[in-house]
Amino acid sequence: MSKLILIDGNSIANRAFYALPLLSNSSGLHTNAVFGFTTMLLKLIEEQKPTHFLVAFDAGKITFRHTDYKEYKGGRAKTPPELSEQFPLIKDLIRAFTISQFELEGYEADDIIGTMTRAADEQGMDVLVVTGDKDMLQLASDRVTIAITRKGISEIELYDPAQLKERYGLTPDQIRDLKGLMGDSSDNIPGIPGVGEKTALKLLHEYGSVEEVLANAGSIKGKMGEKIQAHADDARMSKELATIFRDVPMSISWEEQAYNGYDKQALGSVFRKLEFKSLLEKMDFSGAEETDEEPAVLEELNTRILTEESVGDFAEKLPQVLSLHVEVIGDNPHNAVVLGAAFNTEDAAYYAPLDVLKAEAAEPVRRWLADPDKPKKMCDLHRALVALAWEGIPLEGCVFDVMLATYLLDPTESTLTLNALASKYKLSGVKDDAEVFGKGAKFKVPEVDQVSEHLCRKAAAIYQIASIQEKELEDNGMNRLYHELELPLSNVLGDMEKQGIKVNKQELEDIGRELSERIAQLIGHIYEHAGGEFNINSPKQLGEILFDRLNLPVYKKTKTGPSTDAEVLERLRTKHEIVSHILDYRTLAKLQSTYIEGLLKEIRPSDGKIHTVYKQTIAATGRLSSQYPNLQNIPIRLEEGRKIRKAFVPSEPGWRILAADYSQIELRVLAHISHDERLMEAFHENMDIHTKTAMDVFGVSEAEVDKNMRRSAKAVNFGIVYGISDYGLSQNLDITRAEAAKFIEQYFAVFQGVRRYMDDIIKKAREDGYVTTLLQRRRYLPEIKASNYNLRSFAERTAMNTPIQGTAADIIKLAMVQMAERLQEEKLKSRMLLQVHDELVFEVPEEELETMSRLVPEVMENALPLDVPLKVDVEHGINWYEAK
DNA sequence: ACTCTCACG
DNA sequence: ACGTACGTGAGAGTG
Repeated sequence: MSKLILIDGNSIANRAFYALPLLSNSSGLHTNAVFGFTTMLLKLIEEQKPTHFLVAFDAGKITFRHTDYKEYKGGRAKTPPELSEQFPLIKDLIRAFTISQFELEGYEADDIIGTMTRAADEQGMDVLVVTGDKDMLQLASDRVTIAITRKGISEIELYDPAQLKERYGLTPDQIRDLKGLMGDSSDNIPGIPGVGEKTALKLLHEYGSVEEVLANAGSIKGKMGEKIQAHADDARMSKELATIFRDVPMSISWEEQAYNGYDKQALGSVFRKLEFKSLLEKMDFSGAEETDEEPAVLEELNTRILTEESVGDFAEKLPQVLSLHVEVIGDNPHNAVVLGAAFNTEDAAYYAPLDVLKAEAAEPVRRWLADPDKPKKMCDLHRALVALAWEGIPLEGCVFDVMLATYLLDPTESTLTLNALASKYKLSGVKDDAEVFGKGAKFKVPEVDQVSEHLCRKAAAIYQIASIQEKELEDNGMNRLYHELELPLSNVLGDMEKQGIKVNKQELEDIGRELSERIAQLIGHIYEHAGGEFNINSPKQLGEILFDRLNLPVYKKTKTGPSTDAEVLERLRTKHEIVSHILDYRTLAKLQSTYIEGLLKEIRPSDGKIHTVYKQTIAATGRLSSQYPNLQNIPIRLEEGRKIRKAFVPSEPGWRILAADYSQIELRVLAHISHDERLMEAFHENMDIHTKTAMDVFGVSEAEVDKNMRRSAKAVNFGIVYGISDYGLSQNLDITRAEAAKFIEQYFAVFQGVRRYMDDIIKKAREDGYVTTLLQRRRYLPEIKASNYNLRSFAERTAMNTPIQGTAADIIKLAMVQMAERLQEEKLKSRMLLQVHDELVFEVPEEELETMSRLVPEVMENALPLDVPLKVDVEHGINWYEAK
């Protein structure tokens, strides 16, 4: 017999919170509601033995009830922060119990439960609804029992229709009438003034329903009759409001709600985090702890070292490989050393040093590695991909990368090593790389048996970590983001990096020579004005010259002394002739050292190309980053620097560089997620967004927008994307804070949807503890509840910015995966080479220029359709500079 | 290893 | 009263 338990999460959390003293654990986290919730769940599981289980939560502050009655729940006190901070913990707890949970924007838990009970009733399931809210009694039926908490949560009172009749003399349906007459102060439902429970019951026993009471109001004597007549509409509306909506648009698959007991290990770790000591003792997690500390990885792992002789036989074991690890030594995978690969199977792990992997006898192993239909679980696919490619060993078919999964589960996690991961998941036995290899100058590869042991353990850990993370990703709703975006993208990035971009060495050297001459002249002038030689590159020495010797005013200080950054020097420009020379020197010295010398060092003599490394697991927002060298910050804003781009050329004669960039992608994303009317209109009509903003904020016509107004509007738009603050805007526009605040106020008065988004996202971050992008990428913001103003403000701006920047990142990543597919499908020779956050750079043969100029924008603009159009500008030329 | 500065989106 | 715009990487100087 199936038995479904449905819990009204918000109601039970509230009851628990007010019933128990305000407990907190050693890190100051309040835990009383979580504790109450836990005891409730344990009791239900033990006593009711449910086969199906679901906890429903309210979601979104506006429900359809507000559309009808905007004072709905108006009288309710705000949820205290001590309670709201516990909701994410409760959700974690439920996850550890492996109980399903559900919420839907715009609906309350009642409605979800009402919908579920109806479906369960039709299925012939027995249902127990657990809540503190008597409204829910209206759901009682032969199969549906309602459990109402009493005295907080320690006791429950069960109601089926018979008990309801016995205690109140009402049918379930009449509960709505009861509320209609007496109202409900906690939901701000008015009812009829002066009618309480007693009177309402008396009236219903006599007349049966609100409608009948109202129809007979004339025959009700005295003041009561008058009141009923005067508030007939209130009564009708109140009944309406008290009616639980039972048609929530949700698909119900009973499999999801099936309950097969809790995950003892996960529950134990949640209890430990919350410091529920009494429960830990009572429930005896020692068994679980033991498996925590003594995992399969440590239990004698059989390891074998493969040789040229034995690797042939190992080929038979390939179908049993559960996971593998490719060890790559060195930061930059393009000139790293592949040490070898470890293969983990159910009964043993095998290590193949690189030379064995490359031996003739290992041909079947290499075929397996290259086979997209042989699934592989790994750690840091991208690194292995690039390093193996240089060894001439293709790798395909990776279905799980624990490093990538760790990043998605928490993109701010900075220690992405298997050693750290293993201990995070309580798997001991994976040593730290530094322990095996040493670090820095002392780095040394030890004997092969030690290497084998270490790498085999890594491989074994990967399998176990992956099986936990698969579930975590699923729970976070990240399956598609992971399998259809990030994992395929790893392969695309690997291809781009291996391909590399051709750089004209001559061109860089020519620019470099010119720079050297000008720098030498500037140095001469600077020494002259300073009255002696010093190291201009040293902020300390420069400060001494400027502020001590030349007595210029100090406008800004750093931790260590007066600041000499460009902003300060700009303000000092008119005060002394030396300053503008220093500014010029800085600009040119930067170009020389970072871009001329820096890039020249990265050109590989073997192919004349630069191969950058895209990092997929660094940026907290979901963006990529680029290293060795960074090709995402090649100069463009100033003409002098922009010329560097002339050195980036196609790798084949007659080909062109084609660059396509999204126009205003972040503001378009903001328009989509905020649904702000004016912002959407601006993009639908393809207007210049900064001019349009100026028109709306200053209330002028297009012709009246002058340069300064547009500049201010542009700064406000940037501010909006970054998470606006009056201080930040005042700095940027060099105006007072009060003026900046006025600008922002004017902006929000017009772009009200944007204001609503900013308020809502901060609130959501506080409730959930994280924010998400359109594709469910997540970023946790624990500091959003900090009492320290700075920390909290920073978290709030991040909450505003991350969904915008992150969604833009989602979109271009999607476009890259789709673009790679299209290039392959349509057998184009063109190659994708670079990504610069909102721009993709290709090299294209002459005959494909027309096709690509059409295809690239088409794919980019439609990668993820939004409620506003995306716009892409595309250009091409003989080098990157000319593709503008 | 850390700080300052500056290049990009 | 507080004190910052969001996200990165690299080079040079200093400790």
